[in-house]
Amino acid sequence: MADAPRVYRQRERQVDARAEGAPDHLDGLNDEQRLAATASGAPLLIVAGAGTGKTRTLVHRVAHLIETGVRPERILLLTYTRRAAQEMLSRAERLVGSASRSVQGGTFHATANRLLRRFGPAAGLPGDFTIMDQGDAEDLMQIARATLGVAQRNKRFPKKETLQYLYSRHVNTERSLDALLHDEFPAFVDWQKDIERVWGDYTRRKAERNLVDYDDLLLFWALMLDQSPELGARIASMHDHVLVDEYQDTNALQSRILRGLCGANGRLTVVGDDAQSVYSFRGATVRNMLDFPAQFTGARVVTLERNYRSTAPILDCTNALISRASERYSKRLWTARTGGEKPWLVAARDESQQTRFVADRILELHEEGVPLREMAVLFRAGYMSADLEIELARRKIPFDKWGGLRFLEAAHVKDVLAFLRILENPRDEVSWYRILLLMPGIGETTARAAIETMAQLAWDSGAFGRYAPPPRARPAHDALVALLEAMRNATPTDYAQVSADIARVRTMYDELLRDKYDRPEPRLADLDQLQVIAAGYPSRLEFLNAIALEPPQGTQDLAAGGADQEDDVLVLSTAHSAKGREWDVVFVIWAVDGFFPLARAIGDDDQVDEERRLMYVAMTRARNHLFVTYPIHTYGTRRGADYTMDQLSRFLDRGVRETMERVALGDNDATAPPDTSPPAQPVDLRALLRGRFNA
DNA sequence: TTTTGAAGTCTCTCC
DNA sequence: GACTTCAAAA
Repeated sequence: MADAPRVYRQRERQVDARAEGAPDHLDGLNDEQRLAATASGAPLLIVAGAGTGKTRTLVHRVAHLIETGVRPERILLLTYTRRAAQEMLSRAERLVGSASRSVQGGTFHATANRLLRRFGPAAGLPGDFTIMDQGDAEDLMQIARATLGVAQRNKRFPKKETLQYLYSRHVNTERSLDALLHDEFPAFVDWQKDIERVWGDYTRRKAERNLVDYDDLLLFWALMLDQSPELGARIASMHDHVLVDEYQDTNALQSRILRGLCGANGRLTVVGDDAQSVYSFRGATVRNMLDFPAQFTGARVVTLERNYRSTAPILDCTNALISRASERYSKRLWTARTGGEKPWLVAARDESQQTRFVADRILELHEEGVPLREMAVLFRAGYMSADLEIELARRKIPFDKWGGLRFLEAAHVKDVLAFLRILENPRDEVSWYRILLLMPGIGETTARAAIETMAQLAWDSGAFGRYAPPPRARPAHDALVALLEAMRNATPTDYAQVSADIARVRTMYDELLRDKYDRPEPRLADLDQLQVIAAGYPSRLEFLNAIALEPPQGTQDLAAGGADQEDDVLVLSTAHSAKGREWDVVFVIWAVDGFFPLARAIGDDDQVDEERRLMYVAMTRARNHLFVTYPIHTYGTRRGADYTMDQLSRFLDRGVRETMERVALGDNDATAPPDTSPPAQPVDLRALLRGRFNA
């Protein structure tokens, strides 16, 4: 408490030095924002429409709390990405100085990780656990599934992905397996008992192998809070204020954590927009927002409706789009930014014309002075930008693709990480299994036998060396033992140790890659990149944690090793990853039924609604120019087309189209119909081939 | 028991 | 068009 006033005075001096009539930090906020930033005491829900200065308000609230004497380290700021937390804290720093640096911030999962490392040992969870990502969890689920033999008995038993999905849903939504099966997988209701047995085995294996999955991070946090009065009280007492961003995308479990953390009438601030709820596949529910006043007694609700981001024509369009949704906290966004052109609705003949339009327009706007980094191309799913990426590369337009965790999900990257993980946690069965299967001469049976032996030897670090492999696996076994031995003996204090670890793994692994692929180069390049990233971390454990919890958002982040890049680079992004960002110019491509909304969502009203909100998120990212494009013909090149009649997205109905400028791209660059008349000088193709191969 | 090749499946969003 | 699963060969 003692240093808070000092912070305040420090800021005053800074401000005084800068200019006379220095603005109070609340200046520049409108009435609602100011109310939200300064409200005290009771739980607070800020309903903030797109572009209404949500981040700004939250930043000012943090600043206000600090200025009114709250110690920064006693403020917890939960955001959706690490990037969002960093951005907010650096903005807060500009308002109240460096004190804000000690505000605790991060994602729910990263915060859970911090707490578990610290308090886990007091709750029966060793502090050196390994975090599994979703793919690892699926692999372990597969091991459990195979071990129990349920898959053989039941021909149509859920696959590992489904088992993992159901488990995750069960944990995050707090709904029973029975209910989930009835709602989403009626075909599997009869297997409920077997699914529970697989889950049981999965849970046992995680405990034995010191593994923790994403869902456990949250679940353990919640359990510490409400199953252990003493521990719960200690954790809850660490913070005086908790602020949560993107509240519409939190789930039932996260809500329970917040109740445990703040109590029913605690100092909790949440910000969200029900119209932008797009993570129901992760168990998120707008119920958290709708029920907030009921769950937190005496809660105040402040609504922000003035949009500062977009021009009036863009806002008219997005307002029309979202008005079709069954929104619960109704709000009418308005703006003073009159003028500007209507959003374009661009009909292209096919994908390549759509691509050319986007690339052309980007170059034109760039010519006119819009930096590339102020433009973004958004789409429903990662693969939809493939054609555009090729074209951009051809035209030498630099871009940075966000979204999708492709890099870390790539098999070769996971393989290399598995080596680091078994060094960190010798009991990591998932990683052992993965590594063993890579080795020539070792298949499923041998891998299992080796793991079984190691388990019997209590996972001693030399246990693998004492396993006696069948003759055909001898060379591989020897090589692996030697490699692990060498890595264990490496001085752990080496600078760039993690990077060196990877280099050692590669002395063996690169060969395997070369054997497996005809073109190993791109994969080898990925591993080079992994080494560069790893060099930025002081230890294996921190590197592995960071990789699991804070995956780099785009390729640019990777290349820069986490540092900020000043390069002027265009952004390509999934609509999901674009959440919370804004650009001068935004292109939304593939506005076609079957693509946006995705075909698989069609037929389920709730899912279609979510797709609509997702398109709303995409379109509301635009400040000055918005282009929505759709190819008229998709030529069935993609499966989505099977379910569609190549129609414009259903979300752009008449009312919405009226707010847009319709543009049909001319056929001037269309290829002429093929000339089918026979050539004057026929050629004998077969003869040419015979000649070439002496056949 | 492992490897290989062929048939078959399903395509997303992310911590 | 990539990845998994299944069946047969080594």
